[in-house]
Amino acid sequence: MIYYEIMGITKSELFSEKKNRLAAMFKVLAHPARLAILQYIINQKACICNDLVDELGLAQSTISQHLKELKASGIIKGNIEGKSVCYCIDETVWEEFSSSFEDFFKQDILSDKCC
Amino acid sequence: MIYYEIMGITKSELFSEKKNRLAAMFKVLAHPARLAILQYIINQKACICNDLVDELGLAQSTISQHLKELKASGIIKGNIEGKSVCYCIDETVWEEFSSSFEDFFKQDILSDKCC
DNA sequence: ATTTAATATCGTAATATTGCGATGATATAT
DNA sequence: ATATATCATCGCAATATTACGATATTAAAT
Repeated sequence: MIYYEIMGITKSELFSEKKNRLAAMFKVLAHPARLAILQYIINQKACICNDLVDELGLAQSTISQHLKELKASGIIKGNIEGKSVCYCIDETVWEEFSSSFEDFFKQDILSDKCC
Repeated sequence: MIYYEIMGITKSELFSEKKNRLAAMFKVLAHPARLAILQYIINQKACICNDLVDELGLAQSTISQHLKELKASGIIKGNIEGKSVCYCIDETVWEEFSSSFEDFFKQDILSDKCC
């Protein structure tokens, strides 16, 4: 008896809530387009939106999808301004990401027993 | 005339080499199993390997696959010790990851024009 | 009221990822 | 020499991700 319905999905129930959340944060940033979007928003300070399509060379629907994912994570927020939407970094969430990653990497690595 | 062969693949040629590399680093850590593997290696100091199967509750082949991905990124290295393989953190690469993420997050976020 | 501009959503296609069992390779133990 | 233990690889199944065009949706402009 083989259970195939398990395949393909991450078995999140095996891992701590903390690790699942941290992995999800890494995942949001694990695509160059999303990094480029964040970088553009940071550089421009003002939160222009449709410019990203010209800037990155991806289709409008693709950019919109990436923006949705970034927004779902909380790292950016969008304000409706007339017929356009102005996106900007959510500084609180940005700092949360930053310190979560920092906490992970500040652990002492002492691995000399075999390598 | 529609070109479908483009679909599904990340268009890395649109982005800077730096962003592609940074995204790839985030991607390595974007799975709870790989975070758990790293955590276990760090906690145990000594670099045991097959224990991960018991520890995480994933199949041996699945663990092996995650280890391969971690190793390919350079963040861990493996030493053959008899019939087992001892994995440990590569401290240099670990620091590279750490400082790359730190550099990204130390940017000034000044977004008040609209949000 | 109709057009235009900006964005979101839907449907679809293709690749990527995750996971497992089975099998293969290699080194120690018997 | 054979068995056992450890790990890697292969093949497959299922879901996830990435990308696009087409089509809403909404608000401003004419």
